Amino acid sequence: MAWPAGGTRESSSARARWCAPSAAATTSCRHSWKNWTLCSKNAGTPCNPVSWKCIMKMTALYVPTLKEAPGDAEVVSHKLLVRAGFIRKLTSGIYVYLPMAWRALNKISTVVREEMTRAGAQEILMPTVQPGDLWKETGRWEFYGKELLRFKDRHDRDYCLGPTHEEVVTDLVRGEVKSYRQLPLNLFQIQTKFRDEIRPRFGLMRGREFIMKDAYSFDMNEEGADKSYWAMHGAYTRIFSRLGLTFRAVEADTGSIGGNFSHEFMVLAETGEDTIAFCDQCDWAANLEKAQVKAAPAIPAPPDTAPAEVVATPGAHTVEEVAAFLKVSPAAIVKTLLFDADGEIVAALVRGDRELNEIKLKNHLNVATLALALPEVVAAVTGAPVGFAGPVGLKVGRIIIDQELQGATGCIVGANQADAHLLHVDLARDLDPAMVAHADLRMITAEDPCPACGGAVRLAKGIEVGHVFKLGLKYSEAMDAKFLDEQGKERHMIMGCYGIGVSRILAACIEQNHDADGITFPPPVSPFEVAVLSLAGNDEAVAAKAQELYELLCNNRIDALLDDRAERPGVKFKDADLIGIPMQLVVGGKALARGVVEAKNRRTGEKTELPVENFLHAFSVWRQGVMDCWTC
RNA sequence: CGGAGCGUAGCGCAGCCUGGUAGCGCACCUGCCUUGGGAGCAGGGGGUCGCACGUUCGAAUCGUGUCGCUCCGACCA
Repeated sequence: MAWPAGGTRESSSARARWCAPSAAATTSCRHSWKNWTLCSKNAGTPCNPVSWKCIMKMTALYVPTLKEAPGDAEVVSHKLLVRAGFIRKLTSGIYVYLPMAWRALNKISTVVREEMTRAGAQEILMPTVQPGDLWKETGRWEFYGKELLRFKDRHDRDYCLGPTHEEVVTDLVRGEVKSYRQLPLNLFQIQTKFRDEIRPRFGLMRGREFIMKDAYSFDMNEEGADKSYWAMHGAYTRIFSRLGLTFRAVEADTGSIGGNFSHEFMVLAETGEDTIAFCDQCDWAANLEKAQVKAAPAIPAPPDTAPAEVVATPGAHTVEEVAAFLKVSPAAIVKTLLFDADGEIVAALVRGDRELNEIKLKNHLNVATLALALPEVVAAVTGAPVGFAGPVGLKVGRIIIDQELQGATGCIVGANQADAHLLHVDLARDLDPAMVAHADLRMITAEDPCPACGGAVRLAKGIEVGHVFKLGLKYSEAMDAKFLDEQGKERHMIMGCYGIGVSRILAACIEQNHDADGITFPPPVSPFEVAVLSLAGNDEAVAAKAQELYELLCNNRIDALLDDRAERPGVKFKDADLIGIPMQLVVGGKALARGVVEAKNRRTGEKTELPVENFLHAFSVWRQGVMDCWTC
């Protein structure tokens, strides 16, 4: 733990706290964090160093801004976070949060806390280091994969760094909660998580160590669990709205967390790693990997009754090559993809111009692992090199066909021999019905109708910042978390889990709010509300006025930062724009001579003059205007 | 884990091919000057060239190994 400079560490017996200067002192002292004193007369009164009294000056703050971005930064948020002096990389996927970032993260956490509490959740803090035994109970010690960083202590016992806390929280609750009277219960924490990502990237967007808010609900019945779920869904909607983010809640796959119902909260941004599909007309929205495709009505095309026929297609491996060679549209071709599903080789068929959705196939097959079959396996089951697989005569046990191809005739498929395809294939006629199944297997496209209302589907990129899951009994059964109901009957608790990527929100917020000059923070996320730029030069009077206005703001609980550096104006303007504080007050000699200071809205670039006389009133009117530009 | 690339001053990079004891821009320090959009001049500090071994009279430069980082892919709340 680092302590502010300029004082000594308290002794454990003196119950004093670190304090900002008292109200009386604010007019005379230097207001730097270096001047905090050990305040013993406030013993017992918590004095938070990041409260409004925390006086912030650029000369004292550690904000190492850079003119150039580091070479390894790919996305804007990463570049700007480094350039604006918010973060520094320690090692791959692991970052130090400097004062600016930490302040912004605390602002985010505050909003998260308030809304979680409003929704009835209670804050706790669980350990980062977790015993392996708990993970063995749920089977995830084996199942979770290499993302789970495992290690041993000096006694050779298994431990891991927590990537999530279902095991710990369930262990906690099963030991204490015994009666339905103690339910429902919702516990949350804001804490550092570690996931040993295969390939960390994009700065804070996909780090290995990151800050996450995770909450876990325990209910006595389905009805209660649903209530808990939707309470969290509502809280999340409030949180992301308050933070000024443009987002959508989408239906999502449950992934390795398991369970049966889930929504993701996606911040809309070009650099998002996920694609979401949503409807123009209704409120349907889903992650692309989850978005179901509405079964289309049967196509009234005349059936092709010609027998299947082999045609030579030398060197044509891909759908495009075959289509070009045979002079047909890719839609006339049927793609045969071979997968290794928990060791069983299965074939999946989709139209040539479609993209298979592996998540759908995996869920349909209900298997733990699914991967494209290796070339040698393909050769073994087809008798041909990769590129010529077809369903007819294939040596596999199961063929899953996309619903769109049900009853299709006149298909072009691979012939299971090198450089050849089959024409006039009738999937119903030419395949053994015993091994065929139909399912929704393909990705939805912008041409498909909305599965809910039939409206138009739109696709967009998103960054996942929140995820709510209904877990059901998965963990409570595995770990035997039981309670006695009204009838005195033992039952397992019904759980839900709810995550928010706090540090990822900071990155996502910047992806969504930046311009050529730097970050344009929404006020609720910004490390400071107002930047006061003192363009004093050698003019003591200007410096004094800047200081005065700045103190006035601080004393009125407005989070202000004073740029009191002996820098030229240009440097201060550039840094202020880069850091992205939503409101800038420019205190300069010429304007001051006319009795005004300049106010700039960082987001719109709009400049206004505010009178120094009765400043606070003019400022609050202007401030409201800046706030309003974020709500429209 | 497969493919590719990069490690030279705090940051961004050149030098490497063709071996001869390290340089540029930004940042930093001192002085002068300047003060409304990353000023100018002068002077200055800072690098065992990722690490190890090898080749050589001599290695940032060539070879081998190793560690770290990045990108593409596979993977992933």
